[in-house]
Amino acid sequence: MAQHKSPQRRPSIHDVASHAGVSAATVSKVLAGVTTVKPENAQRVFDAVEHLGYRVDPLASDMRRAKRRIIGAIMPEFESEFFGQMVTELEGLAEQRGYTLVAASSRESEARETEILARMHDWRVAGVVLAPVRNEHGPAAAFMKSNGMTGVLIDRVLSDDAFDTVSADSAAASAEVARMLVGKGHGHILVIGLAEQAATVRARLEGFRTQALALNPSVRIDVITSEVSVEPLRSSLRDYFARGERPTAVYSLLLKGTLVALSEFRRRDWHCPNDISLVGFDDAEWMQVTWPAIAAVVQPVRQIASEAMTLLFRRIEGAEGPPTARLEPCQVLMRESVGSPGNGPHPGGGDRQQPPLS
Amino acid sequence: MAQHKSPQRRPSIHDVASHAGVSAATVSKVLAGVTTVKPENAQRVFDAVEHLGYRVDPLASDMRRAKRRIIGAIMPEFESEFFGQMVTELEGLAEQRGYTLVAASSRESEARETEILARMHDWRVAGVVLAPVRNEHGPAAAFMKSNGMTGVLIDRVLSDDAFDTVSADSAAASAEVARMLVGKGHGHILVIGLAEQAATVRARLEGFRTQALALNPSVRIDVITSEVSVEPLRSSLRDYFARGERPTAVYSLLLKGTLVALSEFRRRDWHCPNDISLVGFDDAEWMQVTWPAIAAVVQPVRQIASEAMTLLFRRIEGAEGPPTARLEPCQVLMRESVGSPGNGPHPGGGDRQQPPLS
DNA sequence: TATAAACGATAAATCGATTTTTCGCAGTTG
DNA sequence: CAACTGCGAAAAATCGATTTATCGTTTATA
Repeated sequence: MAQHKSPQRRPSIHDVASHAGVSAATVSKVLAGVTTVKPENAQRVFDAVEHLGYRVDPLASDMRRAKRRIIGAIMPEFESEFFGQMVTELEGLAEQRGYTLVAASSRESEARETEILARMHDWRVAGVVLAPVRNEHGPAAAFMKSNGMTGVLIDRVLSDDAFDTVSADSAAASAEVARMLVGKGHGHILVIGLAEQAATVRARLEGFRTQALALNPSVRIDVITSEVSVEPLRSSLRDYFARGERPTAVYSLLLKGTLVALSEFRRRDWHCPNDISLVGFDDAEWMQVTWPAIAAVVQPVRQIASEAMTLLFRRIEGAEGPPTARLEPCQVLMRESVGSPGNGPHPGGGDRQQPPLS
Repeated sequence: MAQHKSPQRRPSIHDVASHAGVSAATVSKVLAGVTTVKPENAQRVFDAVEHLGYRVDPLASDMRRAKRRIIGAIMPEFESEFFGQMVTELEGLAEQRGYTLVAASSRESEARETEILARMHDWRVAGVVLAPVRNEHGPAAAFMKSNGMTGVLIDRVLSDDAFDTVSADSAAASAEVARMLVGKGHGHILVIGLAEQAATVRARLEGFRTQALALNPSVRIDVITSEVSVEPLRSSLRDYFARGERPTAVYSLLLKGTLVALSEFRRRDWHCPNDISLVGFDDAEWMQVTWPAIAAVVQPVRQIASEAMTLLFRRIEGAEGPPTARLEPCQVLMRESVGSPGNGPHPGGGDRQQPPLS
């Protein structure tokens, strides 16, 4: 391709047209792959495109469509591995289909969530992937509904009457965690979470409780939740331990909770798994290199992203029918932070990738 | 505002015009704040806007400008806290100025970097914040140059002859790390990094070496770098230790290296800081809750983002003059992973936020 | 041979805003 | 009273593509 170094104005379709000696409409048709063009003219167009280094202006191209080839993605935050990976996946999937992904962070605020959504509506995005701050019943989903927007809800949702939803099957994963903890003999387990993520937390909690009680009806399950942020959770946890409560294991329903639990453990000089066991919902890279490695529930990011995009584009292409609610299976990585109560570290040894040195 | 529930077509400027009994040009002028409009007509326009729930279509609005009110941001990845925070900051700053941020991940690939850049050029973005995969001399910066794009380079850069650059003053931070390690008596220090981030790594290395040798000319500094990815680094590190090398401290020039170092330590059952000390460039939330807490260099994300955006918009508004190269100061958080060689854990206790329980 | 159908391509309308040009009317000036 | 100046607003051009309507040619059909 001839790199024309004209930093000034990029060639438009009219430049290509005049260079090829045809009309702009013909150029448009050639590039759109319409076959009712004489091969000779098509070739002239291709040559001109090549020679001028012409590229379609996506903005102008989208002008006449009601739905622009833009997908909006709204995440509660960008700082965690989970949402970071999610955005990366979504971006790739949008790109594959010739769409541009515009990602925005709601910063855990429902007000901001709605503002961003309004701005995306201004852009007339074809669809939105929304990971709501709280759940599917917030103002953001309502805004989408009342404005006839196309979208998919992910992560902190279970099901909705207007939008397709995709999330991790955290109830099943929690049941699996229960199986492992109770199986190791834990009889007093503390579960911590955020109450505002109502449905999700309830699902995780119920999945856990049901399974735990099924295996051992006398197991004691304490629950500590805070409403909005994690800081209240920290002080509740501190109070709880200060009261003398001494569960043998903690299951955190969210990543920040895992961090809070760890920092409270270290404050009291409790070590995992000798003093207490810990499992966290949501995995992170560092969890397998620390001492001990932290057991975690791994969410299927790729599957969630892929399924969400598939459903979204189906709707964009006009698919009717009742919304679906997908649950993607998680994986539970049992690592060294979990042992049997009263014992030393369990021998199993987590997921160390290499055998010990000879 | 009257929420008009017409999910079909949004009102255009012409709808507002006819509703207010004026021309579209007048509406545009009123909304742009032009004062040569009779107050009475302006009021009618405002009323119509309110009544119809009209909002300007940013896409159509941008059609005629050579530079659209869009800022592109290209990051090597979205998974780390650093780039996650960076995108969040950049998004907020762009938004403040009425611009839309379109972020994309180059996934540590220079080829993808250039492709993304070409796509952003198609969108005629007003400017680009590029965090290059390697450094300022890659094909992406060259593409921007040859196409007359406006942009700022951040993070893995030092200075450029065409673009403003903003990065953390990692040389100064590394000198600070050297001061702390040598000050604690470390005489054999291993530095690990990625060679492809040439200039940055060299700066960090030189900053460290110079300061360390100044304080103790007999200090031994080993360096292990791998070219592109971190996996070769892992095996080099393994070989190094297998050869019997036993530095008293490791300084990792990048986050992934810190993780690699930790996992190699745990493979050999070495504990920080008793068996070896560790400092990492780049901080992460988990580093202060692990046992031990990991010492780290904190990069000034907000300052870098803010300075980059300031410089970028200055250029967008037409500022001429030679490019500037900013270095923003870092903060070094000395935590428990650093002790004195041969000693037990040092008493200082890292940055524990709360005093121990009474 | 005259008309119709098919084909290929151009002209023109369109999307929704902004910007430039033109126009009408009122008030001044010579 | 004609010409001029201003002001406010409408009309028209523009941005760059797509889509619809239109218009010649050429070939097929009656």
